[in-house]
Amino acid sequence: MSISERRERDRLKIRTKILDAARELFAAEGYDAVTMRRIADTIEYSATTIYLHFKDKDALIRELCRVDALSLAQAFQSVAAEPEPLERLRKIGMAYVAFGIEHPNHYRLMFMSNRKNDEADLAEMGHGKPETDGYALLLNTCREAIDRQLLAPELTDPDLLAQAFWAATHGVVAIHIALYGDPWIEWRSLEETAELTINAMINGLKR
Amino acid sequence: MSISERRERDRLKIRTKILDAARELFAAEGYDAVTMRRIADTIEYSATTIYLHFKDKDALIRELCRVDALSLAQAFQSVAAEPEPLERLRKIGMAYVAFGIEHPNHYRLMFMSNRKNDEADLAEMGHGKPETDGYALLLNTCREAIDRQLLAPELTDPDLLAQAFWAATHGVVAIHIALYGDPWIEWRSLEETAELTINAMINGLKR
DNA sequence: TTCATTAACTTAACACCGTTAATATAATGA
DNA sequence: TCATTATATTAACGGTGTTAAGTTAATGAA
Repeated sequence: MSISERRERDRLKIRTKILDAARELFAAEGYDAVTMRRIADTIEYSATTIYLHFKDKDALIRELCRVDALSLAQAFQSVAAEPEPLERLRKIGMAYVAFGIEHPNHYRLMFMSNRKNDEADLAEMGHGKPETDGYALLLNTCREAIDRQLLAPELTDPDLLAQAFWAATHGVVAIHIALYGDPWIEWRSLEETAELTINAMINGLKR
Repeated sequence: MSISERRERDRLKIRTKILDAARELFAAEGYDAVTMRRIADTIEYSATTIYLHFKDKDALIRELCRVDALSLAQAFQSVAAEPEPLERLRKIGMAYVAFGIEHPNHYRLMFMSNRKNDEADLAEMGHGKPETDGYALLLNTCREAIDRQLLAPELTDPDLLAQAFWAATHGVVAIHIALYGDPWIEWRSLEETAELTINAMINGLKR
C-alpha cells in the first residue's frame, strides 16, 4: 500500500505548489492577475496540469480563500471571549476591518464579488465557512445585547441589527479598498474612519 | 458648411447607437458582458468601428456611466433643499441607496472597482463629476451640522464625518449588490437595513 | 521478465477577449 | 477628373480559460 500512499503524497505536494504559486499572485495582484499559464510557469508544469487538481480557476481561488480565511475566523475567535456585548460588537468590527486591510484581494473576492450559489456552496453551507461562523458570532452578540436590554427597545430583530452593523463596517473596508487615494477627496485614515463609524453605530443603537 | 454638419450628425448618430447598445448590455449583465464584438453585432457594424468613436472599452463604459450618473446628481439636487442638516443627511443616504439599487452595475463600476487615476480623471476633477458634487453636498451638510452644534462636540472634522457616513451607507448598498441572496443568511430587506443603518449613524453622531 | 493497463503530463487546439495594422470603399474638394 | 480624406472592414496579434488528443512513465499481473 505504500506506493499509492506515495502517489497521494506526490499529488498533494504539487497541489500545494499550485496553491502557493496562485496565492502569491492573488495576494499581490488580485484575481485577474492569476492566470493558469502564469501559475504553470512558476511551478514549471504545463497549464493543463492544474486541471488535474482543480476543476477550474474559480475552484482554485475559492480553495485558496477558504484556507486563508482561517485568519478571519481566528481573529473572531479571540474576540468572542469579550463578555460585554457592545464591547464585543466593537471588537468584532475592528477585527473585521483589520482582516480586510491585511487581505484586500481575499476580501474583495469574499465580500465584494457576486458569488454564484452553486451546489458546492450549498453543500458546505452552515458550517466550516469562516464567514458563516463570523456572522453567527455577530448575530449572537446582537441577540445578547437585545436580551440584556442594552439597545433601544424598538430594536428586537437580531438579524436586522447584525446586517446593519455589518453593512456599516463593510462599507469602511470596501470604500478603502475600492476608492481610497482618489484625488478628489481628502481622505481620512482607515483607523479614524473605522473607529468613528463603528462607535457611531453602537452609540446610535444604544438604549 | 452643411455637409460637414451632416457628417457630424451621422457621427453622433452611430456614437449614440454604440452607447445605447453598450448601455443595454451593461445594465443587464455588467462590465464583462459588454464585449466589443457583441456591441458590434447588435448595431451591425464591425468591432473596429467602435474604436473610431471611443479610445477603448474603458472610455466607452466610462462615458456611459458619466451620462447615466446624472440621475444620482439629480436625486442629490432635489435633496439639497432640505433645510435641517441631519434630515438632509438622512435623505442623502436614502437617495444614494436608491440609486445603487436602481443601477447596480453602474454603482459597481463607480464605487466598487479600482479606478486608475489617469489624466482624464484628473482633468475633470473637482467639477462635473456627479460623485464629486455628491461628496461636496455631503461634506457641506456635515459642516453645517457641526456649525449648528447638532453633533457631539468632539466631532469637528467634516471630512471624517462625511467619510464615515458615506462608508456606512455604501456598505448597505455594496453588501446588497454583492451578497444579497446567499442562502446562509436570513436577509432583511434593503429598506429596513438602510433605514436602520442611516438612522443609527445619525443618532450615534448626535450631541 | 514481459506486457497490457493506468496514471500523469504535455502539446495542440478551440472559442473567446481587447486592440491594432493594413486595406478597401466611398464621399469630398480642387 | 483626380488626389485627398473620412469611414469602415478584414486579418491578425497576443492574451485568456478550457478541452481533446496524444505521449510518456510507472505499475501490477502473467
